[in-house]
Amino acid sequence: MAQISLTFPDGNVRDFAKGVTPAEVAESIAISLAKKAISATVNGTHWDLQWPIEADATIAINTMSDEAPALELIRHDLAHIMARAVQELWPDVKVTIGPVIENGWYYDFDRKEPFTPEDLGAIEAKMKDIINARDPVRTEVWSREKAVAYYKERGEEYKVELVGMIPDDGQPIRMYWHGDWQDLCRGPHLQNTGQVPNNSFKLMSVAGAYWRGDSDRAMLQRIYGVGFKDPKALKAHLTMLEEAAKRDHRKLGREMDLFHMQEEAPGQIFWHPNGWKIYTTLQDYMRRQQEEDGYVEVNTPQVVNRKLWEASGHWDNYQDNMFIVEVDEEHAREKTLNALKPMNCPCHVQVFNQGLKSYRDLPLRMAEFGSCNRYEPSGALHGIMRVRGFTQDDAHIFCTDEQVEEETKKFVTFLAKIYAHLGFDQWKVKLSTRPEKRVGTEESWDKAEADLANGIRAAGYDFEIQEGEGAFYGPKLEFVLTDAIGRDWQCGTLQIDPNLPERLDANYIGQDGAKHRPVMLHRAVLGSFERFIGILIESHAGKLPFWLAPRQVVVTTIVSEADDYANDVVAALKAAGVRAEADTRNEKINYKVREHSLGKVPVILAVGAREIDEKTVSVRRLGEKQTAVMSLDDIVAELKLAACPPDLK
RNA sequence: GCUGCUGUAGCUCAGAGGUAGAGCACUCCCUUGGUAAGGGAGAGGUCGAGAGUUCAAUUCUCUCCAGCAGCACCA
Repeated sequence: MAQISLTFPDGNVRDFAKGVTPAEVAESIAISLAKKAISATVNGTHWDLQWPIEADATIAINTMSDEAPALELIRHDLAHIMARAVQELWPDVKVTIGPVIENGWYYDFDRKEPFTPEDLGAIEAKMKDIINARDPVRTEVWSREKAVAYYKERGEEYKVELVGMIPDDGQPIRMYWHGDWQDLCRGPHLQNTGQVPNNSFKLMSVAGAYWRGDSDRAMLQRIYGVGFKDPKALKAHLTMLEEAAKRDHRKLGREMDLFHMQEEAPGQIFWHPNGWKIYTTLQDYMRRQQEEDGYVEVNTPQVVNRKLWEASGHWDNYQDNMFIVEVDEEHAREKTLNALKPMNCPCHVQVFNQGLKSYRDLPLRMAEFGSCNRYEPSGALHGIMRVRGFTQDDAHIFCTDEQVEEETKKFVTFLAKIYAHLGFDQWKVKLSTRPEKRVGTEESWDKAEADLANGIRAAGYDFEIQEGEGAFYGPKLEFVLTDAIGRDWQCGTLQIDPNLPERLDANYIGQDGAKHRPVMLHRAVLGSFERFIGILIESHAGKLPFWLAPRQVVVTTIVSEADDYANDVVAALKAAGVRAEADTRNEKINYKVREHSLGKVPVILAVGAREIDEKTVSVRRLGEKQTAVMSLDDIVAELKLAACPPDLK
């Protein structure tokens, strides 16, 4: 019989019969290992214990203490167990696909009636029965024809389609049995359903999802679940979800009195004084930064005739997502159609096109806090993060081909400084390269992609590549920052666009005296103020850095005799540039401290008879229990510095 | 936009085929209290909008609007 050599993690090499399974390998090492084994890693691939190994390979036997394979198997088996439970409860339900995702899995079903929360409870109970039955998991390799015939007979048309989509490149079509129930699956799986912990998973929600992610195809019902190795990990996950919910900017926005939204203006924000203070503080900061970095600021119209949008190409491509404004002008034969601007670039080209530009004017960095409106699909709206009216920290850099790399470097450096100022020290760059459908020559794409890559490197950063994700006219950079609880947000962007200058006929006079086409770089650091403020709120759980906090200090009185002194303290703080207010209400100090703590005011000062006598204040910082007594002069000096934006320190 | 769920006082929520309730917030009074809710009184609602069924609809049905979760979308 043919032999193969298997290399173990410790470097040992042993010979086995060709076609040996990892289960047999484990058994040959120790019965105890065979009992604990859940899967193997063969040549770096996650491998079922039942799959034969046909050639020399490296092998490692996995047990439940191997975190990554264990969780993958548990979640994958839970997906199958859930599908089986659903079909046992409702035999007419059709199964589709059920992959492992972060923290759990989902499975999509085709069923006429919606699943209710009570159904989820029933499914969960049935899943526990299946686990407790410890059904053996068995796998077989089937021919394509057999699999198709099997599913056709059962009316599982989604599975028929899935079998048809498996590429015919020799990879086996596998069937897995959990007891009597069977599913098409590439595996691997655990060896019996009882290996799945029966107390460490939870079905979370049910929602619609399109078959194959295509909005033109059937709407299925997706059930989400989370699964872990032990109840403690499940509990920790659920606690984390509660923590994330507490940070929800919609909830904090109300509690901190930052903004509200209402039916009459869906997807648009009514900023309250507190929220607007954050907004303007951030905008003032960005304006200073841009001026320092060589930008000029402009402002362009909100309502623009369709002619410009036709010229820019937006009318054809995005009309459904634009707010159209019909103007019925007096004496006009026809009504004119206009659109609220969904972006600023066409208008910026209009500014550029005024007067003749020389190569000496380039690079021209044109910035606008551009207020845009887009008719986003109703289902896309989310608090202040995804809205129909927003303001970008937008700018377009008009430059020559030769200047692209240097401008890229300059921008990355600029963005890095701003993210650092705003407290985001963890972020990454993604380079999206040429898509299948594109315009321009291969040489121009080669150069554009190289310019971006070199620009990032020159700024001292590394990047990931997103193959084929660029715009049809040029490659782009995406800047993704990580917030305080580890969530990623794409905020900044830099896109090379030779297309729009062409369409809108922008040009400059070169050194040779002839007309040339500039390149346009679209770029933003924050993305939109609305969304970025949402991210700031959630990342900080409402406890914004002092300089951005809308209410920085409240001076509370303990007795009404201290009212005058409190007002003096407020005046001193205001004179030092600190946002301060007095709370002289007829309430107890406990009450005031609680209220302002919930309002996320970073510093609460309390004053009573002692403080008046000593010209001091009692200082309580947000999140701290203990208080400290400080002289008025000291606290004013300290907070004056804290209130100073990071670029002015 | 699609699937499902939701819409009752400023907020969080209860309620029932006979036109409404709690807690907090708000106003006033008492209380001057030393670091996360002192006490009392009062005011506050076209029950998301429209139509239908009914003697009677906030409650049942339909349509619309908005919100939530997910999907799709995000120039």
